[in-house]
Amino acid sequence: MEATIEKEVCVTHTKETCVTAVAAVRDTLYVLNGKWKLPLLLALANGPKRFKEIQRDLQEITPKVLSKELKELELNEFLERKVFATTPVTVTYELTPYSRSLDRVLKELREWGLQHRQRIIKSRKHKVE
Amino acid sequence: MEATIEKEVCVTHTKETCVTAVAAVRDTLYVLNGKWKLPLLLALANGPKRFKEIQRDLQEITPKVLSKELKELELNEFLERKVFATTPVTVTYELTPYSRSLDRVLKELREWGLQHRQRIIKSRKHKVE
DNA sequence: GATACTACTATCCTAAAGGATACCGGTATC
DNA sequence: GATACCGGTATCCTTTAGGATAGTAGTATC
Repeated sequence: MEATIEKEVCVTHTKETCVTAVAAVRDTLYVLNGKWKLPLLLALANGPKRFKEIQRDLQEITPKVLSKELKELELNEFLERKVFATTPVTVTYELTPYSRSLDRVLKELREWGLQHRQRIIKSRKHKVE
Repeated sequence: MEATIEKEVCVTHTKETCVTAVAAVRDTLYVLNGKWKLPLLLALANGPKRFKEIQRDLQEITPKVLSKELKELELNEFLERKVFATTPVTVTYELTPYSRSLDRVLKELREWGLQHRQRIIKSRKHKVE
């Protein structure tokens, strides 16, 4: 592994950059956090869906929680809520192009997670032997 | 932005790869999650420290929580606990080389977080106007 | 007129994370 | 002998995420 300039999250090691960096990392963790954020993003990956449709796809989610999670995702501009004046009204939720900016982050998270799981399984095995 | 093959976390869109991918992402989020994981990694970035030293650096952390967080970081192989038979005993906590594997992940998380904060601030402003 | 569907909201409850406070055994210092 | 430091543990409490359950307004369907 090459030597890098940064140590963990901080590019330079002044107090302010560290505080900012930690806050930034935490922001990202925060928008992805919770039991349903990832499943929700996935559920909408193939196109817009209605409230009940999502609820059926995710099966275990209650309407209260679904409503809350959708609002958070909307605030973060990951999805758009569209109301159609049909009778009765139709409401759809659709991922925004901006939601795709998460792809790189999610890729890193996925790869590290896969690698880590393998590593931990392996070292548990060695300790048992 | 170029078209990518993957949609969000899933490389291919079969049910299994998705479930695995979500689990992997969640694993990573999990090891970084909690109020003190990042500050702790940072506190140890400049070399090993003793229990009380860390507690002083992080100021607000209680010994119970610090103890628990250190154990979790140790289980994930991010740090090593070393006991020295001095009188009285000295215990140090030291980051492992493996902990540096987080650098890439943290870099992505930090950059996305910085960018996102700017974006959200900007769109709030536009809505007020 | 009764039932059912949509898109939710309201109320109550539980489990888990984390904090406050106190304490412990061992050692060193005054 | 009293006090203080180290590396924690034990007990209780609060806050928060999330679940269970019920209900709502509006419309359509039988």
